[in-house]
Amino acid sequence: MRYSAPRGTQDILPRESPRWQYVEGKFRDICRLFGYNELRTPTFEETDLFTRSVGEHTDIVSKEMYTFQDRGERSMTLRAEGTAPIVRAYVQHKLHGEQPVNKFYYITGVFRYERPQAGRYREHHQVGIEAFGSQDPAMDAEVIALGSQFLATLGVGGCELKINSVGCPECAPQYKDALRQDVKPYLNELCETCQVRYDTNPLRMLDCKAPGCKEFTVNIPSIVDHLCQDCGDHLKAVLRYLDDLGISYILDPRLVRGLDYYTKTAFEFQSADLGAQSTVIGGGRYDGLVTQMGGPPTPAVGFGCGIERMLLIMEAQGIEPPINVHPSVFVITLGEATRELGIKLLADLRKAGIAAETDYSGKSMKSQMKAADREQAKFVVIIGEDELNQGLVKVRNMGTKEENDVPICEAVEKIAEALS
RNA sequence: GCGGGAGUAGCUCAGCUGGUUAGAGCGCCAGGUUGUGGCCCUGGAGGCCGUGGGUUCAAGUCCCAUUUCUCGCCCCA
Repeated sequence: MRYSAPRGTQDILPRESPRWQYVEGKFRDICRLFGYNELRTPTFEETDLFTRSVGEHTDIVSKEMYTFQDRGERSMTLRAEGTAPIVRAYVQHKLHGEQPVNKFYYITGVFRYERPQAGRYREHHQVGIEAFGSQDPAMDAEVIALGSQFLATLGVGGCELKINSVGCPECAPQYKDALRQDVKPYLNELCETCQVRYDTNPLRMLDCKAPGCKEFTVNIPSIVDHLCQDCGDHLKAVLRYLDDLGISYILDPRLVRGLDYYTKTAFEFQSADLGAQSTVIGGGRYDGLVTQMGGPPTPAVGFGCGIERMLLIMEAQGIEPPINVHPSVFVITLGEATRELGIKLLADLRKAGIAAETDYSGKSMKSQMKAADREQAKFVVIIGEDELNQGLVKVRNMGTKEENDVPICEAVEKIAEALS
């Protein structure tokens, strides 16, 4: 085999694509219900857009981006993440000027140079939403509720919602200092990456899985107790709304997100059916990002959801989307002379909005019947020499095995009738 | 980037300790009616045994490398 899809990428074959369409369709439906409109952005952006928003010291930026130089010697990067391009478009087109609150959704490929494994690819696909212009905790709750309803609509069960607050530029630095203070005596005993994190991103020490590190951070004061008044109130309000909406959650003070732009609310929906990659939906609030990109102060909140992971969960839970649009009618022709009439009838059926198929490989009657059966045709139209001479076609109901001779000019009409 | 497992027909897999022309089930194609599907029967097509080296009289089988998939770490959707 000379060529195959690049490592970590995949072809979505016709037998799989109905599942994708189903998931994406449900997502579009829900977005419409919640008032989110689609915003499509380019597949690649200036590299700087991602490094500055996601954060230089994050894994995504430091080792996972697909970056290349274009012929104008500009550094470009394939979409490494869903939010930054949306924010860029929001600021570039001054959408904040159109209305106070803007709500968008996207369905798109995301590219990260990672070691592939179950639920993790170099090109994966996300559906996601972003809501701009409101700092109301009810907006956080709406975003989470949309995710929750998306899962429910797909019939996906058993997902846990974990939620936390990562604070704001007021209180987060203070907590980071307190964290450093607490860890400092054990610094030499932490794992290598945590020693780097100590300086660059101390919050990440909280969710380190290395057994040694866990030990030292287990007694560390919770960020929830270090939030400023505003952030604390915000978190409480979000949780209260979730209670009101009947959305159960686990408050997890150790939940940390790997992108720098998050403020206040951070959340994930996790599933036990995913193995090591347990997060299917991840998101949070990013009140400072629009300003950072040169827009007016605009609070915002959103999430991203991995389509491949959603499909994995659905498969594990035995959820089969309703699929299969089989031709309703299969046209069988017997012999050269009947072919022209058959092709014409096939076209007429299709023009009348009736799904129709025929055989293009010159098979026998029996084989054509088998093909019709395999395609689950409801009716078969048989055109042989005899019929042709009499100006008739034979219409066979595949369910009842009834056969009727019908004048050619009435065939489409009769079939349409029978199908309705 | 690090560690474990795997790669044989379109699909799911079998090939024991190295030994003739590499097998099964499903699927596909054809026949069993002269112009009629599902079930059944018969036959057929289809494999550089992931790729490249090595050991050997002899390699699908043993060794090395490589690549892809897979599981875990890391991180994330």
